[in-house]
Amino acid sequence: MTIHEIFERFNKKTNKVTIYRALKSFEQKGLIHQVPDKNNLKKYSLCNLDSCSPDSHNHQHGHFICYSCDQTFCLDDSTIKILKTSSGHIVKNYNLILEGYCTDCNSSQTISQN
Amino acid sequence: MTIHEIFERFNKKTNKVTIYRALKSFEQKGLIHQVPDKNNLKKYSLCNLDSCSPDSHNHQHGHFICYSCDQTFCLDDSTIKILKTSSGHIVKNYNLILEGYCTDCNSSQTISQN
DNA sequence: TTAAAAAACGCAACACTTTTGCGTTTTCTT
DNA sequence: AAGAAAACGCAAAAGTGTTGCGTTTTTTAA
Repeated sequence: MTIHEIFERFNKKTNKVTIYRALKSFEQKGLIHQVPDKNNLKKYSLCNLDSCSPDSHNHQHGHFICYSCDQTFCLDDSTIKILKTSSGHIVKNYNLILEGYCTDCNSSQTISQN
Repeated sequence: MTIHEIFERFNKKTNKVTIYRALKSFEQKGLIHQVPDKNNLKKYSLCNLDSCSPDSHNHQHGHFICYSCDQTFCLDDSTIKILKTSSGHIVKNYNLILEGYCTDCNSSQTISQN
């Protein structure tokens, strides 16, 4: 979720600063992490508590962002095969964003084209 | 590269607005594309001219960012196996960022720990 | 070569997201 | 109920990126 979405959920009654501070403290405690967004906004996502800690955050899955409706979908771990670098770098974490058209938008687009 | 890095290469003698505008026009002409950065900065990368056009940009490879020296490395296409979504979404493009310790930083870290 | 048109430039100001300072309010503790 | 600690909200600031506008530079064409 973006800050904006969270703010909306609070019916705009809670100050954004308060939300930012809450998110920051959640992150420091290993509960949520940041996911970069193609519009250079920060998005926040619940951590998998088995793999995240205050010290290190590991996304366990990629995300799919729809060009059309702009929604973000979490991808199943099994949908991606990550990945050894043959480059000698040591991979601690990864961040994968797929872009395209989601199931809904694609089908409605097909219909409207006919 | 980030705007900041580009600005440095110009010895800070060129106005950032000019650089932003040049980048924007390069992007519109299908020469470079944006790569989201974990700090929510825009990074710019040369396009593969075979796969990018003014209309659609496709990254052909992932990137590795070092926790320690903050450098970004381009990853060979062969180092990653992307990836079918079983979710029914149609993937047009992807963006992959690996994080960890690069070869150099890892070896120097190992040495200093001994 | 020079004058008009087009393109590139730089400054200032703006929009937007995120952060910080600070005083106030709320909650907790005893 | 009183003092300490935590949470809160407002205002302002920092940082990135964009837009407006007048000026300078480059291009074009007579």
